[in-house]
Amino acid sequence: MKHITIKDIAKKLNVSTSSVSRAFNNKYDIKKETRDLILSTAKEMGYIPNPMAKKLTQNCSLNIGLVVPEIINGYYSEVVIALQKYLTKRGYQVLVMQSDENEDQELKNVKTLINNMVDGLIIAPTVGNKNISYYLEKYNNGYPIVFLNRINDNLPASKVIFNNINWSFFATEHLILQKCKKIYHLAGYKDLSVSKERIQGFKKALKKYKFSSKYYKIIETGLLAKEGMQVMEDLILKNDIPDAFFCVNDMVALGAMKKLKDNGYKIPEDVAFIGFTETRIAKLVTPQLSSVKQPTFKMAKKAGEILLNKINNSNSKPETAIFNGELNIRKSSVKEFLN
Amino acid sequence: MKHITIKDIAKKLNVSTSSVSRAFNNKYDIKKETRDLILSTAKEMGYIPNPMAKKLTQNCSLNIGLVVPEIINGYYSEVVIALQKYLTKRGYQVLVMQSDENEDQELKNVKTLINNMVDGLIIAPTVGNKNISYYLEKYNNGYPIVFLNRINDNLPASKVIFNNINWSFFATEHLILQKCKKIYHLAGYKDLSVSKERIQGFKKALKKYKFSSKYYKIIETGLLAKEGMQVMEDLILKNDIPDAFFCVNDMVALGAMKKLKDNGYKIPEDVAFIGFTETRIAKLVTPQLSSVKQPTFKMAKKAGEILLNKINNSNSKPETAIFNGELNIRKSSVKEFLN
DNA sequence: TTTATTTTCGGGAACGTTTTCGGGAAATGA
DNA sequence: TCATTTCCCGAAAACGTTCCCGAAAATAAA
Repeated sequence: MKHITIKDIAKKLNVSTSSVSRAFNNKYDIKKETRDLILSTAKEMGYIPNPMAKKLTQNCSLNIGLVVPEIINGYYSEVVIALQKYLTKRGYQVLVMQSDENEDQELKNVKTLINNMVDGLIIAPTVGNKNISYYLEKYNNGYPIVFLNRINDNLPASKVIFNNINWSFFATEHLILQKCKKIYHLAGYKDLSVSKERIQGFKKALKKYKFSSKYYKIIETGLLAKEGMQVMEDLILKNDIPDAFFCVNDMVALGAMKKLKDNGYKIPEDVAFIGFTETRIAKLVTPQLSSVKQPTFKMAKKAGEILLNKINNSNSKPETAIFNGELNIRKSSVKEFLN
Repeated sequence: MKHITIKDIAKKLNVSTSSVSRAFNNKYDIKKETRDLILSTAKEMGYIPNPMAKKLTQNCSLNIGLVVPEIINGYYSEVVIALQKYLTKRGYQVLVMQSDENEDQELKNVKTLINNMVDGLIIAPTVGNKNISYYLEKYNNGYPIVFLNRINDNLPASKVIFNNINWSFFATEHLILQKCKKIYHLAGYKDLSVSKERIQGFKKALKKYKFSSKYYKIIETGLLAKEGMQVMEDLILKNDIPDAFFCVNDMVALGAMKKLKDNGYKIPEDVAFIGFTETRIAKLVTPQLSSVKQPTFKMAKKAGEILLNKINNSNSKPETAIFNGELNIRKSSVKEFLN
């Protein structure tokens, strides 16, 4: 049951360990016949290179740390999957840690990963910005880090982000074009960058169509379905229901819709809905939920790409990639053919 | 920017590297004062132990491989999170790989993980059993493996499973007690162990209440919402709609429900629904979906526990843990107070 | 004080690779 | 034939730890 090592092969073939090593790594400095011989006997002896030894000499862990707010969130599941796929194909392993939307946990995760000597980090920050300066210091010391999503546009580091402003503008404009006269925005957390940006886009659209402040509201909610429900309960009690909601994400939208439906409101007839960061569930509820779809896979892959670039070429420049999405209009937001 | 090593500390304090190592690991064989001295100067020098070197000498990777069908599936997200939490707390890192419900991919994943010398494996198998013999061979050679879910009860290996038979019996019985007279089961894959077991429980309940074969059907569907919709479309075309569906999981149930609702059926008035392996979404749809909740966190944790046991005590006996759940009755399956 | 025992510590091998260096054999050129 | 270059290959150091072994120091027992 003992593991076959490079030495065993060397002994068996009466060659040096260097040659065996070369057979596996270099294409030069070794005769083709000996190389083939070594490779074939290695195979038949069942040799598996010991990654720990390799990592020690090369002084790299071949591990990438990935820190996300919540894996159970469909969006971040996709991020995990995409990076998994991209990075394992290139010889890396991905260590995923989740912060539970908690800054302290996030910092702990990052430190754990750094202590484990990951070769690079991809961070999808949670709400709050307490840790950013710490990350930035690491980054400026040459530590390969790429930020993904939820990060300020002008952060001087490599990052991959979504064009929230534009697409929340489009989403809002869509509601306006459906002749919605009073639109509320359920807006996530006030100190979350994506929330801020989506608010900006929302306001931009309202401004274009000259909505007076009587005809819109921005309500801080959080990011969970539960929170969407709570806010909606409040509004129902106050009898303060507009004819459209634009929500920071699908979960909040679904929670809010559920509460409204249970109270006898008709969607979209009475109230139109549009979400953001489309989830799989959007198509399963009645009515189907309109939403902004993000190119999650592409974005995650891009983050991996930038990171590997940095790892292999330590003086590569900081890179920012901004992505666009698409507006998927479904029943929840379409009023026009009802008139 | 160079890393501080054990040697740097040794040189600075004029002690041997062995002493430094001892200071970090052993509690004995070193005087308390020297130990404290070493630890404090190590700290102030910013020493971080190199995990690669440690792993090489100890001949363990401190990595655990986790193979799941699909991370985006809420159930497996929870498994990932739970094991993450349990294992990182104990000094291990988790390498997650997903098989995309594909046996070949799964085998590839397992082999990748073994080549990376993970110290143990937790496998939640995908549908099909082509690979089981391979895993079993590894297992019998002493490789620490724990199977989680979707695995045959009588597999001679360590495993953590859910009592599918009993709980699908309860779910079915609940429908019967709601006076449903004709019940169809949307049953996942025919060669998936959980499907088989849930079918067993379904039949057991029908038998107890003396349903003749005219009054039930078992339909193979798959595990996705899309597939639930397709099957339902078929049934609608054939005008073959019973007054209740028991579904292999929530996603299939949601897909099926959606299709029915879109075709004017009322739930639960016309057709009652109950799912399985409760998801977060169950509460967000209208009507809320009844389902069987599994103790996912506990089960995953148990799997981790058994695995670590095996790793630390290689002649520990195979262990099987069977878990029970709870039946969460919601509107989708409650007919009685409607009469 | 001497001997026996325990405690503490250093030297050095070991883990399984990669990599540098240098040397011998083969090939090339004159 | 000899010098030069190219091609292969082996020896050995290195990566940063752990751990075994034996010696020195401290303590206890005689």
